[in-house]
Amino acid sequence: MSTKYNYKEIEKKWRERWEKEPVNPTHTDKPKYYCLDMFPYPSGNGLHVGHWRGYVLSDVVSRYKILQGYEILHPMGWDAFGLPAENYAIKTGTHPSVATQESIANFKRQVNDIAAIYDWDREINTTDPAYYKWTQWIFVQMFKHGLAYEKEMPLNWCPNCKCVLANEEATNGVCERCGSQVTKKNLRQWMLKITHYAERLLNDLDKLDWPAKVKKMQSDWIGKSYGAEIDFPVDGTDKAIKVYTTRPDTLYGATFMVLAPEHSIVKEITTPEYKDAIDKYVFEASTKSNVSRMTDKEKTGVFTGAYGINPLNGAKTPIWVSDYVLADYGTGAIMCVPAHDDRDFEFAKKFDLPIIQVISKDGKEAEELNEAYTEPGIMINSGEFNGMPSEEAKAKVPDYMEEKGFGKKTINYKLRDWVFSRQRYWGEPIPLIHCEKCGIVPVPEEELPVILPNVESYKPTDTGESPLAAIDEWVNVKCPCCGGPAKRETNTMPQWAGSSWYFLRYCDNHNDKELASKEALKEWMPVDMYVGGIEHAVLHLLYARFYTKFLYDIGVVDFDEPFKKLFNQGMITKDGAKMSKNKGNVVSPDEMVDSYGCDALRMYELFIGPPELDSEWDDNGIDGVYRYLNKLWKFVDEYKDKIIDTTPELERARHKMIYEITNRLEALTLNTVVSGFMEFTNKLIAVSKEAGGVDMASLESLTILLSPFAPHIAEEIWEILGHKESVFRSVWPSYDESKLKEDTVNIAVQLNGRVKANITVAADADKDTVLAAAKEALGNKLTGTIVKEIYVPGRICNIVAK
RNA sequence: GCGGACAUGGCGGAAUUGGCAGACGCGCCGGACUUAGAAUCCGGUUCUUCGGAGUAGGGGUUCAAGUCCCCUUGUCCGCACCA
Repeated sequence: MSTKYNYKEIEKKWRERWEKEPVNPTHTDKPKYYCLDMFPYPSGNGLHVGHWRGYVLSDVVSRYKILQGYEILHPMGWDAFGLPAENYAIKTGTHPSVATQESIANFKRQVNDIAAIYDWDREINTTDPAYYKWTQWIFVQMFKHGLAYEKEMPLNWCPNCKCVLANEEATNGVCERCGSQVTKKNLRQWMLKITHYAERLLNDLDKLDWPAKVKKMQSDWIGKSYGAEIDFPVDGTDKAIKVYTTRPDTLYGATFMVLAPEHSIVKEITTPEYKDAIDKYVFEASTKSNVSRMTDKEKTGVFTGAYGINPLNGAKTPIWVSDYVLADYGTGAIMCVPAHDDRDFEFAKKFDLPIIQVISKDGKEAEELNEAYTEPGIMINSGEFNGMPSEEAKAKVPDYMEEKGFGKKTINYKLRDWVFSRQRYWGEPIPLIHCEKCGIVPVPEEELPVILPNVESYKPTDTGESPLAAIDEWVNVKCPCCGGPAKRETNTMPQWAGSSWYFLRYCDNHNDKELASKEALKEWMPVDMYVGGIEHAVLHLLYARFYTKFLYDIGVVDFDEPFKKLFNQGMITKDGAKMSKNKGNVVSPDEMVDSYGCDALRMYELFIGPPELDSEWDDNGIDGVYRYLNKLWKFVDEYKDKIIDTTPELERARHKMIYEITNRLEALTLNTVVSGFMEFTNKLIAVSKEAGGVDMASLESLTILLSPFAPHIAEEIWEILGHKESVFRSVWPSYDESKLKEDTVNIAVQLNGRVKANITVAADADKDTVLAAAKEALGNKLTGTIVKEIYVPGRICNIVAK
């Protein structure tokens, strides 16, 4: 009597069973494995099949580790501060926390459909005061250690979000969140000294098992460069301008200088004759948006009327102002060597400035340079350095300068400090108090958390003030230091604050004495496997590393990198585009689960393509894995009563299957694991048919191997095979190398590199035997004299004849 | 502009890392079952003038190249005047 594969019944049954008997027993003395998903922002739109991909992947890894004898930490939580809930509040008046709670409930229901083994007792929510108490506590520690400071400067301002953005949030001159063009606004904001950690953030990348691409992006973002700072005295004054250059070897070729429009010395050195032109240019530069400053490649600039003196040869170099020099990199001033720098060359051509060649490929000066020569070469026109290779001069010139006292070697980074305050409502209040007498005082730790108060209007203002500034009774407090009248800081933290340390909280989420106990952190951290999208390559992942290093330095944690291994799953696209409600190309997992079952959807999410690449959703694709599960079910149903002793054939097939599946799983090529299941199940069915039955070991091994992927059907089959305990109480099967070998092997016979025949020989046949058989197989195709004979055991043999 | 990744049937993709290209699946074609359809099962499916040709195009290294090297083209990603 055969039964049909009823996924609805099976999945319901096992979901209930797992409720009662968790698959992952906790508080054991097993070795620990921490497998973490990037926690989601619980949006009102819910999940689509793209979200599933990473969650299924991490769940497969977690279940695999359980079968390997680990106790795992596989938690889920909510990164719930953020603009959508706030914008919704502005529109409807609903408090963001209400909308957030609803979204979380919906998300959680959908996440549960994945059947991942999340431990909901460890659930966290960044908007929960019990959680953000510690987000604020970390900030207070940073403040106390001088890593948080206030600064007024031109900042990235998103006119749509009406708040400032960190550098990392404004790449390409557009807002990372909403895509609006970012403008500059001069504002006083809270900064975090992430640059203090630049060197360690760069060096420690070496320790990490992360995709090369992400490491490269972080290292480029940090942007370390070696160079020199050189003082150019301003002619006729006692002032000097410090420039930064990575090419000190070209110092003799410096024919002019350029200052950033924002450079403070501009006003001081500009001569009366040029004052109007400079004022106008500086003003225009200040109103120019990031974008136009970036896209207007045509060089602009104005002469200040002043000259600098090249400290090496005393040459007079006119000082210009141009917006192609950035105020916040290096010293905001450069020496210009048009002969050897593309930008300087362009500027010199446009404003007819002299060009002096100081490096040449062959040691001879070119008649005329049509473009800058930026390669290394031989020094010319450079006094005592003439004839020296420029790479050598790069080191010698700074040495000489240091000796003479007008310059020194130095290092620069592109990384900027982190603009940390936001002028919005739905974020953690920055726990500081401004007192006229005592200055800025942190909220005492025992008074944390500073609860986000209710406001009448959530609307952001255009002034750069948070809506919290309007609540007098909240803003006005007593100074914790002197007891006098004081005001609260009204800015909130960026959304990244809560996610920069959440992985620590999962280890000990109910702790109200510290962010997590030392023991819990020691037990679980660092994260063994971190799964998430690539979009956080330089945002969250850099911030989290920074936080971890800081907490390490103050002794809160005893590791300085949070994530040992990182895996970036690709996107799932539909019609070639990322799924979104606007485009109307969202595929809902709810419907898929309903028509094919959770197991089939889990397997298809992996089968769809290499997990690290983007893959296009194919509505028919899931049919393939669904048919596979049906086939497997039918096979078990038919053969469960035809159990026989194992045969050499069955045994070899089983070991091969375990070997292949295990290796592919270790390599995380999960698409090939799924195809492997299909391949080996087909093989097993064929062999069983031949043998008139199947051995128990084969069925059991297959079931265990499959269980991380399709846990429900695996449990059901495991039970059918006579087991009382969950399949996850069993052990990942092992293979025996010696059992993998076939008795005979098929060898392709090539003549001059082309396959001409196939022979079957004993697996351990020696070269001569195989070659003799090969020649026989070639027969009269083999003519001429044999010049070479190659035999690769078990694969191929090639006879080269002339 | 600079840097990086990639390019394999109608489609998604395999290929033990230099060793029989196209595994596995989708789709399609044919057959069985059926009054019929759906579902299911079985067979076929790179092209071909049946000699061969073939992994974007061209060259090279090698007994042997999808895989290594050089050039070209195309697609995607990152950075955006960082001196």
